[in-house]
Amino acid sequence: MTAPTQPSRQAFFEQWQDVLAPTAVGYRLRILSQLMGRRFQDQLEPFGLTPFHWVVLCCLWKEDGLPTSTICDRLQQVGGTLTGVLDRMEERGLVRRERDSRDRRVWRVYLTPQGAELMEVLPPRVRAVKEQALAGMSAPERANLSDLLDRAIANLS
Amino acid sequence: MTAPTQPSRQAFFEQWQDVLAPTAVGYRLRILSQLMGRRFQDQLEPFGLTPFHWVVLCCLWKEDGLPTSTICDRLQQVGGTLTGVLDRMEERGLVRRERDSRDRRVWRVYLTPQGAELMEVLPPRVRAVKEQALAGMSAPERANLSDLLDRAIANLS
DNA sequence: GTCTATTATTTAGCATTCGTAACAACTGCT
DNA sequence: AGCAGTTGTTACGAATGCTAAATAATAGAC
Repeated sequence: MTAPTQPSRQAFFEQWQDVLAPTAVGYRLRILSQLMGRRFQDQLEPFGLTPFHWVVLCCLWKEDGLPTSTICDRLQQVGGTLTGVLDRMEERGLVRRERDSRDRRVWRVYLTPQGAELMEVLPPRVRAVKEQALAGMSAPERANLSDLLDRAIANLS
Repeated sequence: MTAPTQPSRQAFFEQWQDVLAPTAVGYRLRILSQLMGRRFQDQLEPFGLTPFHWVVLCCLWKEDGLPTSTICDRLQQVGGTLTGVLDRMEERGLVRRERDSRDRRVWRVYLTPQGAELMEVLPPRVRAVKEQALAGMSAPERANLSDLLDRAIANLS
């Protein structure tokens, strides 16, 4: 009941602020992803790796010999995409694919010595990026962030 | 001093857990981005839009006639990338570019009526995705998440 | 045992994103 | 006018990311 002429635009924006404004979660998530991705890239690029390669390596360091489909699940990726990434990693000699002897439909992915070797140099670099991103956050705050991200992921899975 | 033979691998993993494990922040951020991106895509695809288009529209809804460079800053994008996106949006009749009369180097981007029209149908759809992602989180928790993301962005900017 | 349906993965093709480097247009200063 | 710096585009290459179709192998029904 204040300004009758041109209030609609402003009012509208406020009504949908939670999705329209630069403060919207999706918006920030996007920007943070972009920023972190670029930092990771800077760290990984000297080794000819992309962030995608990094997370695949993480999966395999934790548990070697995973089937392609499991990696897809863990990274929320579609098969076709992962095939391409694994191809490039295989070309670079970081992983090798081997048929499962029990169920010969599945291909298991193993780290090569060359891939395992990266474990010696990459983690410190990645931690540096992480530390920069989380600088100034207390341990409880970090735990909190992790928990909230986790719940969001669970909500969408 | 416990198991001398094969402890190194396990010990190593624990030492670098904060960056290697699926609980690592970068890892989760990546997955959540992926998941939300896909949901957004599902919502936007009927209109021939990508999430990228959406955030550009958000910028312009908030403040029409921004210079290209400002949009780049806000979205943490590089000029070359944005040009391509704006080209496609222009082709689809959502925006138009116009030279700034003062400084004729800068191109200002304006919403077309057709672009503004989308404001009527898109926000509810986007909110639905957001609500699904944040389901089960209280208002303080949401504020917390937003704040933490914001601080991380600031750390990397 | 053969047939059929299902599962795992790859292939092929397409659009988008993302970055770099070179270029053109324009400004403001001298 | 001439020059350095800024804005934006172009051109190129590589990587993501999806879909749909093809291939290979298994499992279950009969």
